[in-house]
Amino acid sequence: MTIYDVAARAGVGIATVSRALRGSAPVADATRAKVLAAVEELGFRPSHAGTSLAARTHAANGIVFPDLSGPYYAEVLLGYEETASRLGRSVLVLATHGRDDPVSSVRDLALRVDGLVLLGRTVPDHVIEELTAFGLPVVVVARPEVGAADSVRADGLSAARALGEHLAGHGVRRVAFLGAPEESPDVAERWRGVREGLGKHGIEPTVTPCLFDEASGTRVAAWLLAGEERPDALVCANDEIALGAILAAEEVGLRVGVDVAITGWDDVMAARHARPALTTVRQPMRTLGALAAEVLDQRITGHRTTPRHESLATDLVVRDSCGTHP
Amino acid sequence: MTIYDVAARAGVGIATVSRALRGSAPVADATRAKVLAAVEELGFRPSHAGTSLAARTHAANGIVFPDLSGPYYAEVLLGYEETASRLGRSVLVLATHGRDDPVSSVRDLALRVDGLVLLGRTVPDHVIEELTAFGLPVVVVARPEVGAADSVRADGLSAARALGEHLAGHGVRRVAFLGAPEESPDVAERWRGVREGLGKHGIEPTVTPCLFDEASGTRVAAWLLAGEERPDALVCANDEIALGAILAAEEVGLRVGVDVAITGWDDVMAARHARPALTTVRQPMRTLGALAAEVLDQRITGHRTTPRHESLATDLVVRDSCGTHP
DNA sequence: GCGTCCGTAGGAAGCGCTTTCATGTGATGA
DNA sequence: TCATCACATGAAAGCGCTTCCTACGGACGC
Repeated sequence: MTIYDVAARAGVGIATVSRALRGSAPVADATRAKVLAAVEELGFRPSHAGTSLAARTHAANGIVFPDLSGPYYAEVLLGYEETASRLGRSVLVLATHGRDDPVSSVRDLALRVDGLVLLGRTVPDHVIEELTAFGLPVVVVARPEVGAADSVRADGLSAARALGEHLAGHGVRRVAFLGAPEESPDVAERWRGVREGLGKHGIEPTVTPCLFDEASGTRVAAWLLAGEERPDALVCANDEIALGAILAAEEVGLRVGVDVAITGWDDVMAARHARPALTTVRQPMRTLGALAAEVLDQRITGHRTTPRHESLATDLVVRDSCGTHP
Repeated sequence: MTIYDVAARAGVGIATVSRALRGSAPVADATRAKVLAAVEELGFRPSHAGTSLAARTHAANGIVFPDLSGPYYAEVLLGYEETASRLGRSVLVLATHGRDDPVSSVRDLALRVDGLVLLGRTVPDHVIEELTAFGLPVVVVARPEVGAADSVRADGLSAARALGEHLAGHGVRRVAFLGAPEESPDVAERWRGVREGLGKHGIEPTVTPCLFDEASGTRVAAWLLAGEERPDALVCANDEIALGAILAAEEVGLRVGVDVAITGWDDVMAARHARPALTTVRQPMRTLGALAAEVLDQRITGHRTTPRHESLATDLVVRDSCGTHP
């Protein structure tokens, strides 16, 4: 079932079929009708490979995740896919996590898409520069601007400041930040904001390195809470750490929200259902994905040639784990 | 940068370059070395469209989700992507949720992949039959067997029976099942198993229709718990409903696990962190995805031509929401 | 020493589409 | 009435690759 069959059936040339189908050049109404009728009868759908080869386009976008675990990424993907497909593009996903050669995988992916979205620290900067230099539109999400690539991120600074101030209002004195600010600019920003917010009230928080999963949260929190100078607030770099910390606090018999305040970041589903419910910061995940797709599309279609850098607001979500509210 | 450039550089014909690169026919060692050197120097990577057109293959798999929300699907996708890429295939995702014409989207997708995985009720049976009749390998996940398609699912029957018996052991008498068994065979299976498990102890549960989200869970549970014949156990078709039900119980001052038992299904992250922690059934999500990729691959490569139907075991995860354990 | 065969390599024909270029048609103006 | 032109259309040339078919040597057997 090729364009030749359709052409034969409609009694026209293949060029006319192509033109009638994609409207790239005027076709007489009667002819177009014949072509469309033939297409309908034969159930013709153009071969993607043929189109892609001749038109030098893929009608597909890629998106690269460090891993896909957790609700964070699923939401981003959902927003991305929805918008991309509305713009007529398929979506190819790639998770670099646990892959032996992420760079090569990304390069391969780059060959079959018209543009690429990269989340976080999936590949080194020089690879991104290589891709953009090659002419491939690239959007980075949750990662600092790099080269000619566009960028989309959630601005955590003001929410982090608000969180710091809010905690100060609860009367906390010894605040520990759990996470690794040096590993990610986003986390560094959170740390900075919290520090500023607390600083206004004369409180100087400390950083305790912690991996971004629940088990690490439990381990590090347990260690902190058993120490000499027990913190009265644990500000965690994400919700997983915070949920793990809540378990640790319960373990040693401390009341979360009373003896120790614990906060997270992301507002995953479990945050709302934890008891006490977790005070955290909500990120517009789905919007992040949708925006990335849009920004990318502008580049692909050539509607824009200068880099665009978007920053979305985040919201402090106050619940009970930071202390009781009247 | 095409195969012609490489051929010229290496001083051979393009056919030889192709053979050297894909090993489809013997090439003298010296020649192969020259070709590989040229490829290396020129940084040549074969055009995907060209390959795909000539070789009549896409080196890509599709996966179709009803939607991507929730940890369930993210995990499936993760397992799928990991295995598919290990098998040398890219992954195209499609979420039918909120789409005006899912069938057409799936048909489009079918044109650019070598095989397709369909999750749940994304498209009607006749579309699947059409696709398989067309010769496209299809695997359905969490959906009853259909036509010539392979299938992969989690077997919930024994876990559901175990759940029913466990609840009976807690001494519950009036059990309500929240969900819509008629809408999904998987849920029907859960209902059947629970009913059988309880039936052994002379308890006859009832079904209360409920959508599969948290808000519906809260609403339906609130209504049930305020009724005349207040149930002392709410068996929910998934964790979201159950988490919503916990909120409803708290709202009316009932102690979950004491005054009323509540159970879920899926073991999402929030289930573990809810208080009381949710008794639920764990599904091997990631394995489900990985298995689907494998089953699909066998068909694509032609290693198997008869349908394969896999069923994975699920585990009852007993926590506190069904009652206190010593 | 000559014919045969195998291993190797190149030419060329597609794969299904888009697009350029050339052509034919009827309508228009002089 | 004839040249001109806009419009519609078809033929054909790619797009970059795979693979069939053919051809060329050199090694082998007789």
